[in-house]
Amino acid sequence: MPEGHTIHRLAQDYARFTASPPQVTSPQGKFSDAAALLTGTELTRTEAHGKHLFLGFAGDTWIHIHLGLFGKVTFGEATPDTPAPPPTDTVRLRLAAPTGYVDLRGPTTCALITDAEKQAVHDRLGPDPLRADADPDRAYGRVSRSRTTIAALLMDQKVIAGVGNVYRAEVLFRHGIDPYRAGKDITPAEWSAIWSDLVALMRDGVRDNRIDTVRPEHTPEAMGRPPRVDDHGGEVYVYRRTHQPCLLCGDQVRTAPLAARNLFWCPTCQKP
DNA sequence: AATGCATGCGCAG
DNA sequence: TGCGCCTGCATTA
Repeated sequence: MPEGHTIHRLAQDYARFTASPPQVTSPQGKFSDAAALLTGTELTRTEAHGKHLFLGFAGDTWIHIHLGLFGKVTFGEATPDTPAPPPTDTVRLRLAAPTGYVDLRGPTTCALITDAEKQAVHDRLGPDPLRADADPDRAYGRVSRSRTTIAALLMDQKVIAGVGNVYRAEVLFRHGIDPYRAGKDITPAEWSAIWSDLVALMRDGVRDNRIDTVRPEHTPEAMGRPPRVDDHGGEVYVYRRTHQPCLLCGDQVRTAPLAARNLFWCPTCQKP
């Protein structure tokens, strides 16, 4: 579920609870003390950096949320006649207002932090293509000095924040870059193209709440092929399309493990 | 019922 | 590099 676009979208969507102090609970229990402390406190702002979500409450207190691989957030409506359904017992955090509620389950992180602790999180993250303060040159400084593969660097949140396994695979495909090339062999022009493409793709991701990377001229309809069903919910070139024909050249999409994740690429379109 | 897998990450060694 | 952690869903038996 969660790459940076998801988290930025959540930051937007959680903002609906800034209208009046929400009721804060932790049905699952692991966040109960903090929840009790926060109930009645105004949610003043929400923010995302990479895959980290920050809910800012009055008094310089933040809830720091990281979804990890399994974390999920679900929003629901409520009215006086149809109140929010009782949370299931895996809900780590529920914010509830008269008009709706939001449930968080399965996060790797859900913790109360101070301004200083929040700043420490920002400090250890690289630039985020979805943030206005992002400096792509800072990321390139690390990429261009590294012997690590570009595929691994794109997933390193200290280098660039918010890219996950889908955007990683897709942006490399879109630029015809072999995932195993070393960072130091990525040219400034290539990095510039990758960065601006990520900005555009991830903004689309925030807007649509899903990852679509296939250019209009390459959709199955445009290419006269039968429509595809991608079970992750978006249109992509290579992600999880192992052994299927590449949409552009017809060669077989490949998969290999890289740093405990599956890497996907087309060996013909992304030659060494 | 059991197993495997997933858009993540931090830690030990 | 491998392991554990958080959960839900699809697949296998």
